[in-house]
Amino acid sequence: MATIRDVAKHAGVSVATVSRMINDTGYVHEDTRKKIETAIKELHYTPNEVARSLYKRKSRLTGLLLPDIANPFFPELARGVEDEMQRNEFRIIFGNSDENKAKEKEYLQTFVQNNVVGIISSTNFPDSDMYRKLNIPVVFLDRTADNRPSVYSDGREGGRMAAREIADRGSRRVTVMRGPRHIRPAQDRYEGAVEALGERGIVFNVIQTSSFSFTDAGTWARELFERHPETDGVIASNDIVAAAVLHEALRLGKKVPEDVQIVGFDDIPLSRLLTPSLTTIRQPAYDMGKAAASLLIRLIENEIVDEPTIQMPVTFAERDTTRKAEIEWQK
Amino acid sequence: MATIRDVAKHAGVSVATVSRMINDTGYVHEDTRKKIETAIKELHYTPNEVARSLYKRKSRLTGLLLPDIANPFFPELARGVEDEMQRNEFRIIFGNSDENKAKEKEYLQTFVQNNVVGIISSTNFPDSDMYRKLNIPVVFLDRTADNRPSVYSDGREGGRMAAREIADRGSRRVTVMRGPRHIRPAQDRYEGAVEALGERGIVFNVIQTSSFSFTDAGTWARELFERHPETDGVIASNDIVAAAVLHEALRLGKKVPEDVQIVGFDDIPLSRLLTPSLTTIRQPAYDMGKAAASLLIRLIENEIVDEPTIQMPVTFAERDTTRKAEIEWQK
DNA sequence: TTGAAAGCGTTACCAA
DNA sequence: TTGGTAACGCTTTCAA
Repeated sequence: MATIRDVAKHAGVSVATVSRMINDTGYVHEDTRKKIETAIKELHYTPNEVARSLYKRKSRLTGLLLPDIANPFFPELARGVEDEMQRNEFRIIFGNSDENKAKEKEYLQTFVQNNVVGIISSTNFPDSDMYRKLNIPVVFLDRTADNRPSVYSDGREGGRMAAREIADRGSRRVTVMRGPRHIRPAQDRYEGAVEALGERGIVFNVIQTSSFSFTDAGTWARELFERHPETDGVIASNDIVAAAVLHEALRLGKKVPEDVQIVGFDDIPLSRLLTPSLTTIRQPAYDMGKAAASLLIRLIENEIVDEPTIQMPVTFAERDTTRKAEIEWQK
Repeated sequence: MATIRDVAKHAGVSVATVSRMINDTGYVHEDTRKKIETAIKELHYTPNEVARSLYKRKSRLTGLLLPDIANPFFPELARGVEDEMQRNEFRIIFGNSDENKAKEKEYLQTFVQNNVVGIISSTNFPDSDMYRKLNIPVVFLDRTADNRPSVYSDGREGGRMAAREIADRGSRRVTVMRGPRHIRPAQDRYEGAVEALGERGIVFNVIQTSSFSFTDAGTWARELFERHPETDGVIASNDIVAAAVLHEALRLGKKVPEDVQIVGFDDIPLSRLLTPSLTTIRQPAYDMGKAAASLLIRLIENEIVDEPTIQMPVTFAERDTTRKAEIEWQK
């Protein structure tokens, strides 16, 4: 690889001049500029980012920490982040945390060791020291804490919405699939659902699930209908679980939505391809990722952001695992 | 951030000694070792990877370039790669290429500028200069070229397999969804399917698709049944398209697999959650990612690899969008 | 067993 | 308008 010295020599100038020209900082004569340009072309020179980073103590790298890219909710998020970063010429060091604190810590450490200028993280430990001690901007994504920079959606309202809609459509023996206890958004949804169900005096059962994995989802779906065969409405903790529940209901010969209604959460791309297509509470994953990146960049560039926490709207994506709302007829 | 000088001062030794101790290269007395350890603890010192990378002209970073992480086939691949890298203490700079040469080039350039030690790429341009000129190891993933390091599966055999199985199960008016022309594996599948169909003298129609996107998939599914309503067997270019076809077939009131059989490709996790669950040609995505990372690491560490191209097996994942094989009764 | 110093490829200050 | 040079934080050589 050619270095700045090579370019300087080739152009018959000093490295200082080449640097000035590359970074457009300070004077450089038109003629010298030409010569340097030629030299750069001929030598295929591109600046060594590592050397730059060392001197300036900052890079064009950012860190992105997600629980598990294999969970279909996260690729959309990641894509939003990447698109925005790429547009602004930032690069991403990516890691999966598996919601594991030690792994997370390890990644944060190497992010710092590599001089990243900012971090986006979907962490369950936003209040831990490992984040507090960082002296670079951090944006929490699909998570939030106090007044710290974050992009998330209102899980509680989402849960309420799911319960409300399924109740309005006539389910009276609801089962709520409660997501992993240590995952904040999952709890928010659960609490919201419980709250709205309670307000309506609707009895409900709870199936506790401990992960969002595909393989486990089927197990819980089976457990659901074994333990609560009378269920006529399911509020799932996310679309994967909902898909598993739908699959199991159909396997048992139940009619969806006539016998059982199902509401998912997230609106992953495949939800609309299920048959019947899945009614769900939508989070705008791509936009959330994009917003997080955009916010981080503003932070990195020291722009003033008056509102560091961005709450994105959840919306009811009405499809075919729910019946038409009875309530609507009364309007 | 504490530097090695701070540690040295704090421990009353020279930076050279600290360095020797950290890297376990050369002598350091037990007593000094103790002192240094204490200093490191107290100052929370971790070595600056950027400085290391600059001096050694190599880092612990690798580059990973995928077409689109939002396509459900790739998260599994990525996870395989990440797990193996993480286990070996390598980090990943990640980018989406969108099968776009310019974008790809840009990423490769920044990979190099950041001193990555190796690259994993699912490229459509393995033979282009941008790869040839690289002087760090590259592993092609889900792609291959000549005898160059790569991990892929036999798309052609996969296509043949899909055709064979669907034919054995009685489809006689097959429609093949032909994936994007510029994507090699998609073409291989197509050609394999055409070949096997031809051998059996089965007539077939072709629907040309130009992307693997969710939004387009529905369009092609509709086109399929409008143009070829007599179709009794569909070989899809991947599971997304297959899911869309299944959805559309059901919407049209067709019975699957009685009226139409459908075979997908990839075996993305959601395939088994469809109803009926999707019969597909499975690629072991996670293992492919893992194998690619493992191969790249061996290359980085200059181990001798006698067989740089690794072909992973495709397998027939028989599920419920196909009928039971007639052929089996004859055994 | 230890330390001084050169060097990795840049940038930025200051003098010319 | 240009160039010499120190500095960024580390590793490695060589001499002590």
